[in-house]
Amino acid sequence: MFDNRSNSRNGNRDSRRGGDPNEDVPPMSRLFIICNKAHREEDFREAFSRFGHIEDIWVVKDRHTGENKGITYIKYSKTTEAARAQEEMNGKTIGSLDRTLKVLVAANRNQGSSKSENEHEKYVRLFIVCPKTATEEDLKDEFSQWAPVENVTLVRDKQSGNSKGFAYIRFSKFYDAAVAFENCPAHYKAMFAEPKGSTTRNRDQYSGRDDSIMSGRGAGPIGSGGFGGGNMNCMPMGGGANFNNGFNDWGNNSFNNNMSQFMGMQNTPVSQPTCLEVIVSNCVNQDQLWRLFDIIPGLDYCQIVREHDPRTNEALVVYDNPEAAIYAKDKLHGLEYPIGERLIIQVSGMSGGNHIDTSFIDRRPKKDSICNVPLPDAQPLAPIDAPVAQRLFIVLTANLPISILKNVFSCWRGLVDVYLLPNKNCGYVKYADRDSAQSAMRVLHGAEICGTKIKVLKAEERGNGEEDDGRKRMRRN
DNA sequence: CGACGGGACGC
DNA sequence: CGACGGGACGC
Repeated sequence: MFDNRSNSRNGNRDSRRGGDPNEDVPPMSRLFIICNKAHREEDFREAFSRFGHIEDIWVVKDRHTGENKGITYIKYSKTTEAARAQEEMNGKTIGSLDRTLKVLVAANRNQGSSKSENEHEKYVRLFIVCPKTATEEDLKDEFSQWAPVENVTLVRDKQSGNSKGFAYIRFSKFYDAAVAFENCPAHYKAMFAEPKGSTTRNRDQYSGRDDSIMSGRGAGPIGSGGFGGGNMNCMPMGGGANFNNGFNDWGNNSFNNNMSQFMGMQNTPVSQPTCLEVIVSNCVNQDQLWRLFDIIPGLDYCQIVREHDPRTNEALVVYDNPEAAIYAKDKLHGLEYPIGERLIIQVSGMSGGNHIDTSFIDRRPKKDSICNVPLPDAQPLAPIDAPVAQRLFIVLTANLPISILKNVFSCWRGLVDVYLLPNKNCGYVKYADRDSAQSAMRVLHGAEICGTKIKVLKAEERGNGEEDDGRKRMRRN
């Protein structure tokens, strides 16, 4: 009998690590009610259940005295239910008490009281992404099939006046916005827009292009779906909780002494990211593995990419220079981590002839450790908004960090962007220079990058589903 | 076979 | 008199 709370609307959050427990799901589904101290939970249940499924009613009481504070929260399963209740019950009285209720949408738990004048403004606008070709009229038409639209405002580039591919859809009522929010296709990524002047927007900071296309530094371990919650019971090292401390101790002995010698060599001009393939017990999660390899400076990525056998995983570890990668391999290969579970580490692409050599400088792998075919030197990138002359479609046989891909494709000049589609092993590469794109395609198609095969094809033109399917849609009034 | 991201409003 | 508890993962 539970409502499905994991509809497509929550897809974004689910795929991220640590969805904020303070956020109401779905958004705007919890009401904040200012009422009379004499109102009891039963009064609210009686008056509010007709609007939908109530998940929780909380009559706030003083922590110490237990006195009713005249505040109640009601959590509905759906935004539209909360919207109906808000519109219907605001200003009404319930039970035999004459105090009128003030019914507002509850702010998320972490942002405290807002008490803003323009409450209404928070309920009636959706912010969406849309094709850059869509006009205000198109969107008004489209969204009118779910609820009456007041107006649509495209976000436009200041100079060119072109659409930036975002829009605000304004409705006259919370309920209308809620209906559209729940019913519009997922590709609009609709969310309730923050009122214009508000600074409380706490979206992920979007920075267009990475600080550097070459670097994944700071990206941190990516949620490893399935490995994140790994328990430490199989870690006999200092008893679970001391897992990391155990390694710090280890690091403090001989490791750091050698490290200083290693650090002195870091000024070498060679700075190609270098990839290690690691076989690691599946009782080690990605975060633990990250911390281990992060002991050696220069770690860019550490990602569990696939199961190797039932007891082990294969991980990809990338340093921003070959020396660090070789050093990591020399120091950590064969290490029991945890005890009884040896790490197996090889430099990617060197599986053929990796004889141990005392001088790791001499077997510096350069680029062929990332890619099994020779790559040209890194080339200048095109500006992120440069016109795209050629788009490539890439298919991978497994996950690869995007920084690795960017690094590889930036070996041809005029790279504009590389991205992978969410939850898929394919994506697009954009070049401002057609010859570069074609050369990249010739060299890389069928190659292996960090042990992962890649196909590189010319991209088909974008699907044209956006403009002309409007006329097929049923309108409802 | 393997196909389309993104995110904020001129004052 | 307008802002945040309780309970607890689970086949």
